[in-house]
Amino acid sequence: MHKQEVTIYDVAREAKVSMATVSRVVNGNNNVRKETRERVEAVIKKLHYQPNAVAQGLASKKTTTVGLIVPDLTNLYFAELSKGIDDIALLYKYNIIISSIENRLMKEDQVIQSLLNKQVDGVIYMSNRLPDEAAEAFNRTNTPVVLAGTKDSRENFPSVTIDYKKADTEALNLLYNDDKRKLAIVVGDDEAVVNSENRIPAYKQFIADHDDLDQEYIYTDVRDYSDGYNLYTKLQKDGIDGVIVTRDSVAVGILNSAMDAGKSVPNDLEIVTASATQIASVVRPALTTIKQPLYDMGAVAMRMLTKLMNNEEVDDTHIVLPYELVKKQSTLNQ
Amino acid sequence: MHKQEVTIYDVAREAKVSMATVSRVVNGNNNVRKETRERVEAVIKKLHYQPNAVAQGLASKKTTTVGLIVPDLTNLYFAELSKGIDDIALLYKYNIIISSIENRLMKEDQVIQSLLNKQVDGVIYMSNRLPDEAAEAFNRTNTPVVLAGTKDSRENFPSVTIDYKKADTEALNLLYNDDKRKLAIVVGDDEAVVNSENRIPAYKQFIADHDDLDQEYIYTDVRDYSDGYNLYTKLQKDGIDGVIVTRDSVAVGILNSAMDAGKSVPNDLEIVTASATQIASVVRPALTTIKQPLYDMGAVAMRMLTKLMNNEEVDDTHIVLPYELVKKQSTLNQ
DNA sequence: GTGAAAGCGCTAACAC
DNA sequence: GTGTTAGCGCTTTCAC
Repeated sequence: MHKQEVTIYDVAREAKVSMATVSRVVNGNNNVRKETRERVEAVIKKLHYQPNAVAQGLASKKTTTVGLIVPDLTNLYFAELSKGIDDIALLYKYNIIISSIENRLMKEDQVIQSLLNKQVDGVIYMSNRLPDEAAEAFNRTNTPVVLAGTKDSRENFPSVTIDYKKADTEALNLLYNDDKRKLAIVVGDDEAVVNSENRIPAYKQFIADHDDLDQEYIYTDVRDYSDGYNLYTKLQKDGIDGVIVTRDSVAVGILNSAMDAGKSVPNDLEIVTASATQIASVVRPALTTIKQPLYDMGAVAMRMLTKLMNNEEVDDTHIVLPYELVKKQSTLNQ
Repeated sequence: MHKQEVTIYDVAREAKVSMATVSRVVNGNNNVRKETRERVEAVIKKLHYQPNAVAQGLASKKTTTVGLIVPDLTNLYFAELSKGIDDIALLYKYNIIISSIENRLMKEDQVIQSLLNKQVDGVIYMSNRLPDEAAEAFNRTNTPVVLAGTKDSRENFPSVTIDYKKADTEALNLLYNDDKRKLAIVVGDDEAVVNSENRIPAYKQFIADHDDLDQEYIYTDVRDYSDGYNLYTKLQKDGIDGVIVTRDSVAVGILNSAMDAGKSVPNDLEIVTASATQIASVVRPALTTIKQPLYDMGAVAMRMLTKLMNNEEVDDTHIVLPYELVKKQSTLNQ
């Protein structure tokens, strides 16, 4: 913080009105005579008065700040969600406090508590798991929370997602129609609700539904580019010829590893990835993707949060946005 | 904001001490008898008391919050800088308010003013330009500012950078030694100080220093992947055989465009890019890069900011970190 | 070692 | 339409 030069009191004195009137002018309250308003505005300009948002926050119990909880800033998936959030936040004049939680310095619930202590008006939660302690902390304070691109198992919290089951099934169908019969799924965190209750069940169902697919190949804990790169050996050993990957960087790792091994993508191995961030489209062959509307998901989540913060009615608290299966060069697309 | 359940006053009453004593306990002040401290701590735990950071901020004039000003969250260059900042901020228990400014909804100085009104204790500025109005706003409030990965022309503000001139010269030398004689530089914003006063002058100097290089090829306003992709036609027409590119996504665009045109990188065209984000390393051929220590730059900038916010002495306010020229497949490296 | 009290800068009744 | 006043929840002198 710094020297507070000009306060509302200075403006009031200079404009020969009370603090209340200055406050009204600052907050656009109509109960001010035009003439008075203009006089106050002139003084504000003259004195370079800027309201102290901390004092406003304490007095009004609104900070016009929302918290963002995100695993990793450098993951484009979250960055693109965040961009959608940020734009809508700006539109509604909210600031954003961002907290990344994949850092082991502080436990997640401590990070959340610190955010809550700052009296944020609401939170957007993007991590793929929502621990019980986190849920409790949110409930204890009545701070509205919206999940963006993730779900909690009991659907207690509002969320903005896509239909992961449908998307994965469609992707698996694409592989199947290309005559691939050793289909695998590669996920990062198999305890994330999106995976454990959506993607993986959809995969299992697909295997069960097809007589000529008899074995499940589920690879978990594959989290980044090099994990993906290293996984390829195993995929090859298992004879996998078609794979859906939940993270773009992992998919690119598998792709590069296959290429480096002299294999052909898509002939030897078809790959579908599930985020459609920039990295998936600039590699060659470009990756076929389940294109999630990440920017929109963030924007819609933030818009919903603004309503919740204003105690407005929200008709649908579990919004499912459309995805698109974009066929590129990592699948045959017969 | 939300219902404030438990205040410092509740704790004081329950523990039969004054608010002052509770405050001392909360803030780790030693002037409390051990017995009293333990009693207060027990009550705090029992009541789930959490201090209201807004009230603390108003009373203490410190918010333990820093502002981050960044052009675009989805640009990995800024994301990696931010990650370094975030980790150090967490270490020193600062929260981060992030403001992206490439959005046209609000003018940059309005965004900055809104950040300043929130009484942030300091700011890290990452945009490649620092407009005068922004500089004035910072100076008016005495809020410390550190520039990360960017510079202002008068070096009025502390900064953490690399030696861009040296790096570019080294990169140009690499191209030159591979017998390339039509060397170009591609930048995004030619009015950014890093470009206008470092990279471009270094390039011009290099051309001037070599008799067999007679013409300057400076391409400006090339900002993203598709700009890069489209630029290639022009590079080809101009007969360029070696290029340094300041943005990774642009470099990848040029690369893919060249490959799609059936050209060979590095034989027909050598490319050096200047950020070394993930995107530069996963494309094939992998790009030779001026590897900037982005994470470290962010971390060092944040560390410096903590000192400035504590009015500690900072011996060197213009830190230059080492870069590394990493030779990959987009150059011949003879 | 502990408490009383002022005040941080603002909002929001309420009164006029 | 405008002013008065009582807080918001905390920190911080200053006494004792």
